[in-house]
Amino acid sequence: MDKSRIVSSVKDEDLIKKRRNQMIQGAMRLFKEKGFHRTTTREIAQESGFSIGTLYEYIRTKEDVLFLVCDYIYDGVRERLESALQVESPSKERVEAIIRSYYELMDDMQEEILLLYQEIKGLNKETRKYVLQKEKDMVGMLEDLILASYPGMTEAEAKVVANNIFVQGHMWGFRRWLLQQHFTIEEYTEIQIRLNLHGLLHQSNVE
Amino acid sequence: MDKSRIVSSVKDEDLIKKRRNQMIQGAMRLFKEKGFHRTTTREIAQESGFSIGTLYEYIRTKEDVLFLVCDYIYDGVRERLESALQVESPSKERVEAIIRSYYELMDDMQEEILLLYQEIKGLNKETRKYVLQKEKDMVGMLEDLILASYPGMTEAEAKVVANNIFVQGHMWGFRRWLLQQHFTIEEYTEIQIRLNLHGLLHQSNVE
Amino acid sequence: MDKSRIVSSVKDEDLIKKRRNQMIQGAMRLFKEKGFHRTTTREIAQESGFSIGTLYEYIRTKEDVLFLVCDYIYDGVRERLESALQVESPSKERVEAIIRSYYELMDDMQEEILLLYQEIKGLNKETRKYVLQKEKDMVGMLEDLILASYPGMTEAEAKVVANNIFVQGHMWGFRRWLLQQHFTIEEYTEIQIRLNLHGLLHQSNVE
Amino acid sequence: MDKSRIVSSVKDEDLIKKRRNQMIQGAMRLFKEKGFHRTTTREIAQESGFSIGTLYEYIRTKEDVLFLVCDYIYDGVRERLESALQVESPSKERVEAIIRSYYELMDDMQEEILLLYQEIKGLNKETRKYVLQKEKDMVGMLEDLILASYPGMTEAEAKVVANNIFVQGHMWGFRRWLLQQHFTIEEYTEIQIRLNLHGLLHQSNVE
DNA sequence: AATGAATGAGTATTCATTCAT
DNA sequence: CATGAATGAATACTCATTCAT
Repeated sequence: MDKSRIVSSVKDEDLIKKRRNQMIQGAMRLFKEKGFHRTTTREIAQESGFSIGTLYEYIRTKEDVLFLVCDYIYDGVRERLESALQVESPSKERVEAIIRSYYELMDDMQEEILLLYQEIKGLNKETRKYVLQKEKDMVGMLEDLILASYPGMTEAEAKVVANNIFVQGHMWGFRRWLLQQHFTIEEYTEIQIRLNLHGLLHQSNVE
Repeated sequence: MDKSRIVSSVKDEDLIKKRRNQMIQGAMRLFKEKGFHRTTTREIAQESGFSIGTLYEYIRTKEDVLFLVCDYIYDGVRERLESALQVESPSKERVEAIIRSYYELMDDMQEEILLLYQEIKGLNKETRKYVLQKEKDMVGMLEDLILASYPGMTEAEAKVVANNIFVQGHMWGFRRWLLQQHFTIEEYTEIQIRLNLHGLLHQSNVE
Repeated sequence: MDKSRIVSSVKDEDLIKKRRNQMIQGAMRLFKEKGFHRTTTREIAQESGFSIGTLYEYIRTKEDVLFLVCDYIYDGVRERLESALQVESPSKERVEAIIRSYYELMDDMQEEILLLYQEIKGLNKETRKYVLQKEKDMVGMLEDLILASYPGMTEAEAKVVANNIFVQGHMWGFRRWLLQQHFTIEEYTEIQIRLNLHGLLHQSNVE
Repeated sequence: MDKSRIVSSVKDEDLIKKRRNQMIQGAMRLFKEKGFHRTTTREIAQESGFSIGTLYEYIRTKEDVLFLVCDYIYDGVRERLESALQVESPSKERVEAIIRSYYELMDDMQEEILLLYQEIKGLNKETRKYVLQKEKDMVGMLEDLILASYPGMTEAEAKVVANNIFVQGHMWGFRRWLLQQHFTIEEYTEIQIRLNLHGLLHQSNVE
């Protein structure tokens, strides 16, 4: 239950890992540039540094490459986030720190996130579900942390806040044409933290 | 600068309008189901009720169809939102009312929004820019309204809030797999309004 | 239930007939020479006088071409045999006359028969069954005629004789490397008629 | 002039024999099921119990495998028939006995015979000729025997009878869809013997 | 002698687009 | 204006064969 869902006719596990990595890097570069559909399997092979025949020794269909790429991206996010998310003593400060590091991450991974938004529907239902579960898990962890750190909040609110924070991170990338001419990532981060966690009316709550 | 950017070999303007409408409806149905790339021009023609030859009397390339569809969707949102946005006396109540009607709209247009997120990159740069300008305009209007209704807010904050609200509307559709098993659109709307406009700490602002 | 089992995206029935005929002639020439598997769809298109795209307007898969060819061959045999087989007054002379004309036919169609023997297994089960039914029908007609003309014969014998005669006709083609250096088709025919219908021991039946 | 026409890079003759036997068995199973063209060399290697690399240590091309299989089949027939055919005192009884054992053999080897009929054209001319010579030889032996046993018969008749008998044996297999729903092999054998050697008009020769 | 990873020419099939009628 | 037959470049995927280990 993993990448092992993708069948290879090569036996050497280390080699599979190595070749698939080449493949992921090559394909990702191409997919970012031209999208999945406009990228040729031959181009993927070439960009990965091997022949079309070799490509097909390590996957079965073009969709497999898409899965590998999507999975790789989610794992990248997960990895860099996971340690931060497993906090021993939840606190508002911890939440903010995590959000800061998450937004920084999203700034790094803008193109990858864009890719996910555009191409994930290309996976078949089951595979898509498998991949999206990773997102679900991460959101769940943030939700728990928020719930633990903000005692007055309802579960429903925590769920929505967690989602908001995640999607606002993505949004930095997929709305760059709107946001990035007005803000730096740092400015954007601080505003979002204030809006999401301090409350819009905080400073003007004289009302 | 409009749909007129798309060349037709037919003279009769009314006929063009009529045929393109058929085309948009047909194509949209197909794009929602299978995506732009997996839909063939033949299928679009058939679904639209005319022949492939006729299709090409009203457009030049398959991408033209994509543009027409994207443009149609944005115009649909714009239309239903515009009147609401041109408010004479801005007030917090007006803002909330607008958001409510916008989220309702987003509930109706989930699939169309999803389509935009997934396929808009298929347009060439210039066309994409033209289409996204419509989104930009709408966000701008909400931003202005918010700024007028919430005097204490900075311009930067208003911009981000406006974007948040828009994207949270989209998110109801593109994260349905996460949100719609927990909330109705009404619940979701109220929570978002509370979070975005009343502030997270509203109820627990004893702090 | 006919060639209509093969789907074409062209509507004009006459055109379909015409193009498929071109196709059958072209493909048959190639299949005789190189066999079904070694023949390319592109070659079939070219030999038929149109482009690969046009080829696929009239069939769905390469196997469809094989079916068309096999069916055409059987229909050719059937046609030339049918009238002969529907005899009003069965008699031994009629049977012999029919066999003579059948062997003549088999001499003409050697290569086509060879083709059937070699390639028919390439059809899927159902299609193969449909095609072989035609052979079955023809053998059945000869069987009936023999039974009516040779009163002393059992049904079982008639069935085997009918099959023998048919297969011996085929054999003239598929064993040409053995037979045709020793006999002309006329000699072969007369010997077979004698063997099958007069009996081996006819002349030496002193026993 | 033998299997030695096929080059191996391995020196050990016994090993060659052993490996090629594995190969023949494996390939034959696959060819019967899917035909020569639909079988891959990888499958042959696997079914034979060794790697694709090893396969190519013992042959040069895929066609070599086909030759080995065809040759093996003919040798199988030849072997089981040869002793029977070398009869010291030819007699009608001997001929019948040989035919009986030959038809029994053909019942056993139906699938192999089918294979020959379908795939032998895949061999190049020279190789095919070499293989078919074995068939020619066997038919020749039967022809001689018949000629010796049936003094009244002409050479031409004996040649045709011998061929008829051989092909009728094959026919039991390649027309199973027609014959085997009506006869057992024993019934079929007896009818053919009667028809071929006793004469159709034997019982009704009052005429 | 055995292995299996690498290769790339080859193949069936699709599909956007054109143009004669 | 409408039609739909014709086109052929493009594409995913296969498989016989090689060769370094």
